[in-house]
Amino acid sequence: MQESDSIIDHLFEDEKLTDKQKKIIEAAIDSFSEKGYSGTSTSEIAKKAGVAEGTIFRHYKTKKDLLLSIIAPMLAKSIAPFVIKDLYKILDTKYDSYEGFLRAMIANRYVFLKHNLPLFKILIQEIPFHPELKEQFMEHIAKKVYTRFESLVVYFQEKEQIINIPPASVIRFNITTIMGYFFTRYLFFPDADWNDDEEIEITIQFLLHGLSPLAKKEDDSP
Amino acid sequence: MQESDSIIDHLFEDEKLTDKQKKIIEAAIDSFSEKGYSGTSTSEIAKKAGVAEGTIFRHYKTKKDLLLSIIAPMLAKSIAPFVIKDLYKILDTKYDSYEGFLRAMIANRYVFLKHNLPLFKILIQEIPFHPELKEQFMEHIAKKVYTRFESLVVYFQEKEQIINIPPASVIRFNITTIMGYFFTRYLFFPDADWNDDEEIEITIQFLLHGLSPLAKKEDDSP
Amino acid sequence: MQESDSIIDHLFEDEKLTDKQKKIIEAAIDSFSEKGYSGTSTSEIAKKAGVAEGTIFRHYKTKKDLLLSIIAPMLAKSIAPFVIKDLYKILDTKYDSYEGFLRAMIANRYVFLKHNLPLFKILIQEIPFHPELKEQFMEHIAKKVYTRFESLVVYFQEKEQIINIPPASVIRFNITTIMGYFFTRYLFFPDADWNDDEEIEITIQFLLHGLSPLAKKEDDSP
Amino acid sequence: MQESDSIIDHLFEDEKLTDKQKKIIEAAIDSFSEKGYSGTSTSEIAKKAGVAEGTIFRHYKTKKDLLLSIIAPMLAKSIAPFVIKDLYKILDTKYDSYEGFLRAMIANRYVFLKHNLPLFKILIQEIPFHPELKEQFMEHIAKKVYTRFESLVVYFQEKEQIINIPPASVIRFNITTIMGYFFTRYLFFPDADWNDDEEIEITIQFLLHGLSPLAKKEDDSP
DNA sequence: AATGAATGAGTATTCATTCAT
DNA sequence: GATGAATGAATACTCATTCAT
Repeated sequence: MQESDSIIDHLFEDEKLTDKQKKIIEAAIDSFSEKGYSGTSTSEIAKKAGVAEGTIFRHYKTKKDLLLSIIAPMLAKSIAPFVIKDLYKILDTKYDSYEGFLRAMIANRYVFLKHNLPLFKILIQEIPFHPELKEQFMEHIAKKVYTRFESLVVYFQEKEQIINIPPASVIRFNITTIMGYFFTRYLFFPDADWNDDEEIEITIQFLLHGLSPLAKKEDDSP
Repeated sequence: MQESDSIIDHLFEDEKLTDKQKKIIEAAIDSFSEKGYSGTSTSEIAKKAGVAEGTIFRHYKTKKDLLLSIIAPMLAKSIAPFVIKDLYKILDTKYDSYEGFLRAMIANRYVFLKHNLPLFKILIQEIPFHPELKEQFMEHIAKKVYTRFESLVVYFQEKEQIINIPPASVIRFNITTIMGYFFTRYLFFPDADWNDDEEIEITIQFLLHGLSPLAKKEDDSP
Repeated sequence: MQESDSIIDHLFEDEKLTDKQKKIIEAAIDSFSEKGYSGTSTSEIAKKAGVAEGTIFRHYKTKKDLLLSIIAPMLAKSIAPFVIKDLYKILDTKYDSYEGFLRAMIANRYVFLKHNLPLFKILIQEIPFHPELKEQFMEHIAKKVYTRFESLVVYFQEKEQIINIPPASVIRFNITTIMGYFFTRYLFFPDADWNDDEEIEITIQFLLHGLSPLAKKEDDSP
Repeated sequence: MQESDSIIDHLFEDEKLTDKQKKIIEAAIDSFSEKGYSGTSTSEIAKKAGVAEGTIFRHYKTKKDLLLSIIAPMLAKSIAPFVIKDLYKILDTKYDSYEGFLRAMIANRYVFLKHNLPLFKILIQEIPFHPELKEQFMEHIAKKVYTRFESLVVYFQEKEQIINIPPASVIRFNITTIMGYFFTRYLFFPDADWNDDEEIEITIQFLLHGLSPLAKKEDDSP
């Protein structure tokens, strides 16, 4: 929460926000992530932001508007690395091993999520209750990200670097394993002692072995 | 939701519930899982349950009481198989391979979660907003389940059936991979075409290879 | 409140009360006197009395019924000594001085009020809000008591024992002075150190001198 | 009640009240004095004041807040003449007889109470149910007023104008006699025919004779 | 742009009362 | 007679939103 400023400056860099607007968004992120959208009142946000109640509604027509205007840039930035050339770089030049790609992606998303934790919490907590959010999420993440990811998986499957199972399953294992670490690390046990480097290394090894084609062969031929 | 009756009959079998009380709980589960605790009004629950609003408060002092009295048995039943002899069976007789244990546990929990989906949704959605819930969850799941699971992991590590990494990480991989399937299957894409048997088989293979000590050896000795 | 039992046994001696009924009345007196009629809920009374909520309404059609059935005997007993022969005794034989009468009356009413303090509190607190109560009070106290009292005052005025001002004023001075002591003693400063005998003596002297015809004369003829 | 406006303007002159706020206070005084605090609903006050129910809670956080904010200035103004120099005037210059003081004080408080009757009713009716009120009352009235009054009584006792009994008793006689008149006059029998001047004169005479030191002597010497 | 008073529908909860057992 | 589940109207209070300033 102390990093709210930077989050906002980063996530909302394109939009011109007045001082009060920034404070409203900060306060909203803070409260939404802590008590949920329904559990947070606009008056509470106003008080925390140090503005009059009416001011919120001058900038955001409704409370829901405020929520969406907070989540939208988060969604956009989430998929950023997948829609721009970064991914091509991975494919074309930099990393010609699946391991290389994995390490690059984890490093990249790890930093992003770490810096947008409260926003991320809001996103995953509110998605179930707001169909528009779910739709946007599906369209952006599920479609755009998935498509890129799929071709990438097929590419490495053809190079026989990963096992030959449905790409959807491969993607699922990747995401649940990586996000699983992230949830465990930051949402469930944020206060435990964590050796991030080691843990990430173990996680990468687990993924690589789990998806290794050799492993599969061994299992098949007695 | 159509199975609410059976859920209730099953989860609340010990308690003597009046007819109206059952209806209240059904309605509450339905609404809470759909719109969240904060987003659900007691008047809505009353209407859906076909009772007067006052009736709710005759049985549950507060709205939060209602929530807790719904989740408590869910938590208890969640850990049931881990605290009773079932686990010993797994260790002692039935399954002397990690694969055997894995298959048994997935089958068991899969059925349970499938039958308590709405309740499960409520649990994971509300935990972040209710410290008491988190505490109960930690105490029941994290402590009791984790302890059993850990000794089990060590046991199979000693039998050299799984890789020699911190048991906590092994447990994490198991849970995130299995739950990851469950979330994807029932919460994110419940409408997709799923071949459960195949998907579970793939998932088990992924886990086994990811945790296999052979894989590790191969990796270590070129 | 500890004396509730005795109050009830005494005030409600004529009526046949079941055990539960007694407990209801005790609880009602306790709560009404402490929090007022409006501020007391029937469920609270039921709980305090250790009976089911419905039981109250089996004996008293409404909550107000309960209030009235509590105050009615109090009102009746309040005027008892004024409507029976007691007063004639005072006039005829026992006390042929106003002082004698005063001492007798104070002693008599002092004991009565002291033993019915909670009931008395209820009476004076609720009268302003219940026209029926006010009516009953007027009819019983104001009419019956006043009439007796007036003839008594006139009697002593004729005997030149008290000053010759409107009897209504004489009665007012008597009542406000005596009740004034009682309020100060039991309602305002019940925890102070009180020497009742001395205080009552001073009060009687004050009344006697204030109403003395000599005093008046002295004051008139220098 | 018809004078509510003037009461408010007078009692709340220091505070800046919006139009609606004034109406809320008027309505609250009206209802509280008529049906008691517990017996009055906020919706009733809102309706009577011609404002939305929410408006009440914008200005007063709770219903009790409204009550206290009504009574506080009443308490303050009640003791006003006792804490400022007025009293010294009485002692120093104007009145060097107890009778003079008595007449001045009665005249002064008579006007005040007459103009604040509903507020006064609320005060005495609600004090028994609200410990904070009792505390405030004790602190303001019982302490400040009493202290001034006591030194005054001692002063006149030394001048041998009033009888030599405990000052507390003298004060009690004064207050109960004067308030007794006020209660009888305005609360119990407001509809009777009252000759205020005459009645007050009789009351003053009663007090003076009752407290006269001569009377005492007569009584002492056979 | 910003305020904050005002709103009225809505909130969780309490109430006196009823009624089948 | 006694119970306690059930009621629905009422309660104190909150909410998102509007609007005149």
